[in-house]
Amino acid sequence: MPAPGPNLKRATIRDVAALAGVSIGTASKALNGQGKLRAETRDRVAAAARELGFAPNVLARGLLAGRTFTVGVITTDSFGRFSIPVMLGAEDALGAGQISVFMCDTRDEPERERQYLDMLLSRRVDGLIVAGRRIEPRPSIGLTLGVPVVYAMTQSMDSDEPAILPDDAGGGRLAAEHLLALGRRRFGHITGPERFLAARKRARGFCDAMAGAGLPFTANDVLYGEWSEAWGREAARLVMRTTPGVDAIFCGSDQIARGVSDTLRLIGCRVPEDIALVGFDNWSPMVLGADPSLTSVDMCLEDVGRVAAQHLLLAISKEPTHGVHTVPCRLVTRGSTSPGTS
Amino acid sequence: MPAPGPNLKRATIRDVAALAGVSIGTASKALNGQGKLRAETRDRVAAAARELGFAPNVLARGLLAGRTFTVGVITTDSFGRFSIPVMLGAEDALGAGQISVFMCDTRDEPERERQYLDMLLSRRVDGLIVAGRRIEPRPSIGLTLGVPVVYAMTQSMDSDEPAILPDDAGGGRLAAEHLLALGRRRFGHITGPERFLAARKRARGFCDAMAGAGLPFTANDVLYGEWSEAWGREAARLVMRTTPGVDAIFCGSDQIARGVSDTLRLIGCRVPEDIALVGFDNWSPMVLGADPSLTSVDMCLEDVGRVAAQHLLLAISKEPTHGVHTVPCRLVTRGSTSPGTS
DNA sequence: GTGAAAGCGCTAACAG
DNA sequence: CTGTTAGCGCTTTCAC
Repeated sequence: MPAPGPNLKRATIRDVAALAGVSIGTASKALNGQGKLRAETRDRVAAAARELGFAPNVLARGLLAGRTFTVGVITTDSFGRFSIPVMLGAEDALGAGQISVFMCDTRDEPERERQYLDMLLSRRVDGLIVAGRRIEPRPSIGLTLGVPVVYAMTQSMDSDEPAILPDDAGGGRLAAEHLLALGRRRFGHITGPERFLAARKRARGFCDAMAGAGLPFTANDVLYGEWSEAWGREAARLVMRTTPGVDAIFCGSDQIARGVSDTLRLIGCRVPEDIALVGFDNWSPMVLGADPSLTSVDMCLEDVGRVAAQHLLLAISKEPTHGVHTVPCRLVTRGSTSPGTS
Repeated sequence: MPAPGPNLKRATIRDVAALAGVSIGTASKALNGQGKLRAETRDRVAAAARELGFAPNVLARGLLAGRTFTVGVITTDSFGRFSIPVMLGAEDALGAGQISVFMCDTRDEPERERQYLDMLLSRRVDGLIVAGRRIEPRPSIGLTLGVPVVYAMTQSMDSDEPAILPDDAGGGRLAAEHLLALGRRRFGHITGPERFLAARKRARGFCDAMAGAGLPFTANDVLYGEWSEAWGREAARLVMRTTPGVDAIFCGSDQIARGVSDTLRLIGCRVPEDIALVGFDNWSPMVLGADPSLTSVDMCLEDVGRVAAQHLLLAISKEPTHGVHTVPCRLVTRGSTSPGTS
């Protein structure tokens, strides 16, 4: 029973001690399994605690312990599509260690970031995770904060600070290998703006795999544009015009793939029979809404968050890590590359 | 400067007092603008605090004040599409009052909910917001927790507990009025499963407005199905077959509208010239990705969160509110109902 | 085995 | 005007 009854004030250890007829120190030991106590005493205290619905005041405990068992997660992403799974993963890993999370969304405003940082520091968080929506290096949030920091789905311009990123290049490679295994030989790659590091890395992975297979697809063949369906629709026509015989298209995002898919259907091109299609992000509403559903590369952002949290826990226990670490992607196969799958 | 320098331990008020050459109590007063102090003293303390990068330990303050200036947000929605904006709004309203938020995602498992509740109570949160993804009444999280609770985007089966919901019926009415104002007269309404209260409320609002305009569209004409694009695609054909002359379709979600839009294009029906289309949720990737972009009803979930937070703040200051409150929806006009808009 | 006492960082009375 | 004191809830020596 979490409910302490209709008491206005929650029970303190003092109340428990009184009810059990022991001293306050003894009650503490009994509750925490410390020191040497008679089993009977231990039980009596436990019973009293249960009766009062006692839950220790974590603040008081933290004050003494010098740590709070909380960490802050600062995201620039408006709790968006990318930082959410990262947070879930982090919360998961931290929650197992009884650590709670303050979530802060800066909406990409430096001023808010500063405010949140102040707030978190005065709440004496044990550590900080800085999450982003782009993997580009960003200004460090502070090198002398006195608490460990891990970057997730972004990295610090100070390259020594620990950062966890998805393996975008590996994701591009996965897509290429899948399409090659299907026997496709004539490719297109439609993706977001070239100024996005993620777009460049995915393209590089894709091209590397092509080169490895002895195929002529090179960096020059990559179609950079926008992260939108509209660009997918436009680029699809472009590819059909400029690449006769194309039998596979890898898209840098599911939204782009969605646009491509729509246009192919409209011009009477069958997916996957004529053209196999692979997206990126594995974003449910997009990949499942498409017809046929989209094969896509999943960045496993929950893992990114989880790993970031693990690095943070290490740092908190004085075993800090350094530099960039990547987490592998995963390919999820669906109808757009394999007929029967729908 | 948030950075306290490379000190391992952060400065305490004791350090500030020492550096300023005053007593610890005086330092406290100076820092908080309490009592009567010489301006010179005040300045000296302030300077010392700045030099040490002092930020008061909120835990210690809270221990004394009997409150923590934190609230918990428990969501069953896996931080999904609906609870995110709700949280943003809540965080917004609470942050202004210097209150920080513990976010907890139960993933719809009662066991996790219990754990999180315990955790939040032992952290002595000042209040609780329970957020959901469906507006159906849910079992109360506890009537005797000792802290105020507000439900957002869900409600308690104990109908007296305060809950903030979007005005789904009003949203349906908005859609109807917009289409009527456009001169449309023959309608379809395609929506999610009838067991969803939200679907029924939206349909009711829509039908009421129709009746108000003297049009024959009734509850029997509503097509209940699923919240998917596939259902939208299927239902579109159904409507075309069974409702000759239909010139407007209101969809219970943007995903459904998306499916409808796709099918209409495929069968050579022009949107909005032949058929005007209104969605629900105003979910960016869907409404902007569609071609033409979708007019949609926005539930203003940030407002729902904000209002929930305001009710919680009231309750925390001993002025609790009761029962269900609704927040109005807003119609966002785009290409699917108004040509030029794209 | 158990209790008494000190102290984590801070604020609020009350003296001086 | 400023310093001293007590105490928020808890853990942890150290005596008994």
